[in-house]
Amino acid sequence: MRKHVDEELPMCQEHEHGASDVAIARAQECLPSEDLLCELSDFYRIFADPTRLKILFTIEEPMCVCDIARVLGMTKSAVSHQLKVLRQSNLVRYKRSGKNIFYSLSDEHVKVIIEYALEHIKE
Amino acid sequence: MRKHVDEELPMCQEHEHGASDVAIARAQECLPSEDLLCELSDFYRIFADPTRLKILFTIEEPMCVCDIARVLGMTKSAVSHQLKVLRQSNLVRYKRSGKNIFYSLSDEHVKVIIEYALEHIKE
DNA sequence: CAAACAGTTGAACAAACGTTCAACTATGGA
DNA sequence: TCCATAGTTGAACGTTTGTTCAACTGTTTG
Repeated sequence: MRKHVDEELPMCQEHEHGASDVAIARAQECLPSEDLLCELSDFYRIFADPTRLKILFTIEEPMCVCDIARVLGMTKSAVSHQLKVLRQSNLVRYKRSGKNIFYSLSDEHVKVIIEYALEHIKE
Repeated sequence: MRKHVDEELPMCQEHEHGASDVAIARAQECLPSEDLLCELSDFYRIFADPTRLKILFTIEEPMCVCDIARVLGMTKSAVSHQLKVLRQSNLVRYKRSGKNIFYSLSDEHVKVIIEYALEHIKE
């Protein structure tokens, strides 16, 4: 069942019906772990919604939920639900001041990631 | 209805019930356009799935669909559906060679984006 | 041409997602 | 204390998403 394996063989060749079992196993080992890949996709998923992106751009200037909702033309509830997602991902800080709670970006890192992708899109 | 507006007032103050209409309007103008924000979130959404990430990592070495499916332990159909998404986003190239179609990353840019996020996660 | 294999596609299905609605907590002013 | 406002939360709802299945196209080989 197991075929002879040439060490330097490319993955897939015309004269075979696919790569050897050993080559496949080696490719599997090169993959990042399932856990890391899920963390990574979870991370990207946060930025995969226009509302959350709007919120992140809006709170470059710290702002309360009420005003974020006004800027975005959305209900406070909808905004709050998305802020919860951003909070759980440690992308935003918040600080109560009287009746208001002011949200802001948790660090500059977030800005950099967004700006970088903006550059990529504009090409 | 409209309040007096102090030019240098921060967004939201304790003695008011929120920012002025003018301040809100200004914040709205600072936001990237709806179209751009949707492009941006669409872009992130592509990376927001573990299967697509696995495919991208796997085809750092060009590989045919059959072998990608073996590496990931998935059906050719499932892989093909995700390859379609990656194709439509111009993230992958493909080239027929006999019965096989070899997929590879369309440019180095993609690698950079992924590696960058990997760094971010590991912190 | 027919058989075998590589790959794609559309419909169906379940799971995940984002918004709405209503009910709730919490703070400040009267 | 009572009321108004700020914000959060959970359930419900419709939409989107990823995988499966079956049918399909396309290429090579006999």
